Amino acid sequence: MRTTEQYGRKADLALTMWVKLARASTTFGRLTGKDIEQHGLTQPQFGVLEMLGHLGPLTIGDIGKRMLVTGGCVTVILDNLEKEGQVERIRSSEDRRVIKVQLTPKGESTFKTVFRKHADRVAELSSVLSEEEQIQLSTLLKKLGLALKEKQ
Amino acid sequence: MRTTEQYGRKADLALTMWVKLARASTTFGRLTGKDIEQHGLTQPQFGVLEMLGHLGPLTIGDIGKRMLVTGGCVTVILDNLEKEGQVERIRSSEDRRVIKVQLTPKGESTFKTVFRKHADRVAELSSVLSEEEQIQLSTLLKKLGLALKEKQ
DNA sequence: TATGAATAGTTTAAATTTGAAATACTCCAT
DNA sequence: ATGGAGTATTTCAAATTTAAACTATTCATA
Repeated sequence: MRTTEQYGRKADLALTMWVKLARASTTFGRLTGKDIEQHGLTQPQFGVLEMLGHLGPLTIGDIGKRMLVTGGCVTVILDNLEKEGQVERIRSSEDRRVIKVQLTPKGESTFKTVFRKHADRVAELSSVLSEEEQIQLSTLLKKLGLALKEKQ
Repeated sequence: MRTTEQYGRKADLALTMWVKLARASTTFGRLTGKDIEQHGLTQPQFGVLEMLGHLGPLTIGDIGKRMLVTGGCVTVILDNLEKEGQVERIRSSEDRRVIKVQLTPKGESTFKTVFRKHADRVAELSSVLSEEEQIQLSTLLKKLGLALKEKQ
């Protein structure tokens, strides 16, 4: 840890934290991403499968909000997943502007296989931290994340 | 926090942590990125300026390693910064394969202005956590980050 | 000194993401 | 019922990133 102040104690502390946050997140994402890509899925494609697998059918807008990407991006991701027969778009009959996206049986099966492995891999990568440390980290990140969400 | 086990306690714990890590990092990056872009810099451009400002001249390879991006990407970032007169490439005379990149006086001045504001902004965004919590978070993230680095 | 392996950086093509414009539809106030 | 505001999604162009192929240079060693 740096001992001389460069930008004031508060700023130095926060900058150090932010660097470590970005690095850990990027590296974690790269490592899990490599596994996912071995199943012929990109990371965002897997993100959509995971969401639909855990939450059931969602609208395109919901998917974008949860993944923190723009609608145009969701459209492309879904186009590719649809070409592979993993998901299907269903125009809502109540509100015809809305499209619900859901897993096909093939998508359901892909989700189960890939997510099971993903969960194990995430656990393995995290295992350098004890369970207690992981809980601590989660708690702190949640507090930070919620506060940041407000400021968006 | 989810109370029923889905993938085993360890995996659930790790998955929860990873989701929060990714979200906090993405959101933090978006918010600081918006500030940076108001100075006519992209996030990676700012990343290079910051590195050179704090560490002095670096080779292109070093920049890529530190930013966790490929060499091809660094080339593009530097091309754009060079067009703006913020950095210059200097071919090393000892080893003519190597290029050292350094800030121009203009780059020096941009770095000082923008980083000062950036530091304040990062401190502000982090202020939802107490100093002690920030230190805790840093420590945990460092432990995680270092372990992940090994596995790359 | 010659030659083959290794290293530093650039170029290229393809994929992803964004933001803005366009389209299609709904809802509300008149 | 109709016009206008607002919402959901897609399309498009531009920017960023990657991976692989390529050029130029150095190093090891025979």
